[in-house]
Amino acid sequence: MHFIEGISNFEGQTVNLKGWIANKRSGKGLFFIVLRDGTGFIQCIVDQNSVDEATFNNATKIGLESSVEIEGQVVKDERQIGGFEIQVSKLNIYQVAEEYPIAKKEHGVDFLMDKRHLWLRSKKQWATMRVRNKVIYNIHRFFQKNGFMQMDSPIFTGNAAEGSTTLFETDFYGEQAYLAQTGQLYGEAMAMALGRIYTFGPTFRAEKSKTRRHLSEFWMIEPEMAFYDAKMNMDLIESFIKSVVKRTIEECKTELETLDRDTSLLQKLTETSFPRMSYTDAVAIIKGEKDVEGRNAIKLLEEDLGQVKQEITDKEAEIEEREAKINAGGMKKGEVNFNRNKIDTLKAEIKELKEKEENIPQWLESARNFQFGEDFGGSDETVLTRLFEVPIMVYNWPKKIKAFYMKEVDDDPDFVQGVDVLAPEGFGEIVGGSVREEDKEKLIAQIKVHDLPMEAFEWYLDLRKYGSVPHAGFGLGLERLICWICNTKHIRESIPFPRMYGRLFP
RNA sequence: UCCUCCUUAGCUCAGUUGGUUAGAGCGGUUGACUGUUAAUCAAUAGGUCCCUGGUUCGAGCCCAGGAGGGGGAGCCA
Repeated sequence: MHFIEGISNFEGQTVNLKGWIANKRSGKGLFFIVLRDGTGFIQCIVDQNSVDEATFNNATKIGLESSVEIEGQVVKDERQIGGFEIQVSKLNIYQVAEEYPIAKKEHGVDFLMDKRHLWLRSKKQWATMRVRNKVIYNIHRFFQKNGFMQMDSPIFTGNAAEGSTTLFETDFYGEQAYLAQTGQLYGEAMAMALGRIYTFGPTFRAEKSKTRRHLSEFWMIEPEMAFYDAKMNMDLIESFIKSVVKRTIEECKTELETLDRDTSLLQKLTETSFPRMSYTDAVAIIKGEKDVEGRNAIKLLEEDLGQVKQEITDKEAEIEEREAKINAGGMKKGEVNFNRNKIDTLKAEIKELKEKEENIPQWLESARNFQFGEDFGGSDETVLTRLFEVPIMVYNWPKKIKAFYMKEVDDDPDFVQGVDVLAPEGFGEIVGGSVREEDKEKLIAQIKVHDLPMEAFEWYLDLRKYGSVPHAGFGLGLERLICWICNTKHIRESIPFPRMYGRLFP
């Protein structure tokens, strides 16, 4: 048995492949079959003249996603994507699949989500899952190579760590328990035992968010480091993201090509320092009061709006032009179809642009009226990151909008040493981190201010009682990182079986 | 919880001012074609127009309520 990945090593030899029919076209006495085996895709030629009758009959019978065993010779062919194809000598059927529901055409989201178990076989989903695998591997690799210990935090938790509104409740032998929304507090305990650790596990949020960047169940990586300060924390985040992105784009060239991902900006960030700015400066930039290298966030967005409007006009004109051509007649059927498909694509693009056209004025409005001291909304992130091509780090946040465990800025107790990393290209927040408060009394005061149940934090306060040290850490959302690397618009495509508000099956 | 959009063939969508028998492409089936890249060409089958009620001589289209879904706000990774 051979695999499509690495088939180039077998040029001229006979190989045995097992897989599924991803596509099939026919000519007279000839079938073109695209076989997929999980490792890749390859075209296989069944020529009536060079196979036995049983094989040719089998080739006639099989439809999309039928499972087969193919024996044939590996032949170099520049026309093919992988550069090789298989001249089939034998084809055996495992099972003939009848009327596979996912056609070689575009489908709606709802339909595809209902068929998620099958959708995973499609090329782009396949590519995304392969990138996901590499991202996970490279995350472990980075930490393991740098002396971190992987530790698992519990999924059942007895008390709400940061307020209970966003937690899933469950029954734990008659006691009320919650599914963890973060493993951080446990991570801190483990850092005091092992120095530098990272958790890598599922996290649960019961927010009723129906947006393209939220899941109810997602995977989070949370490193925690004893004796780290704010700068060390930011340095680590930066080298971590650079390492994972660099290795992943190197190791997933085919997959990212399949996803039509332009990797030039990802390439660029691996050799550029991430801009770092305080919350105060970031607010000035969002409000248009401060320029970055001569560019103004508000003005830039206004220009974008003009451009969007122009694009809509252009695309509408193109649709009319194509429709006129079709209506004029005398066009071959293939050409008509081509034009109709183009029109469909254009319509979808216009829909998206119109959404943008509607949103930008709202974003501008909200950016201009931004109240200092508030948290960034999704649109504020977009306005800010529009000025940059690489991730940016925003540090020193207002104390009242951040979690109770964050440590104050030394000379300004209204601010805390938190840091958020915002990805470019509109992907928004992918990392949130901070230096943790190590002083027991200050921590107790903060628990009171946030109105949290003190008894739930007895064990946590012990960490500040027995050998408390400065320490810091951060949390990274795996799916958001994958979306950014793959340029995936909806987070539900970055995880095999997404769990989100309104979606529990399949 | 709020705002907004959508629901017509297996799938993606048209459907004019409310008017006779509901439209296309893809997919399926049958046939044609020796190199296709979502192949192409011909023929063919395929409908509870989301549900309930209302207005009307007449509703896919108008009105009310409901269900399901998309996008967004809040919240966040």
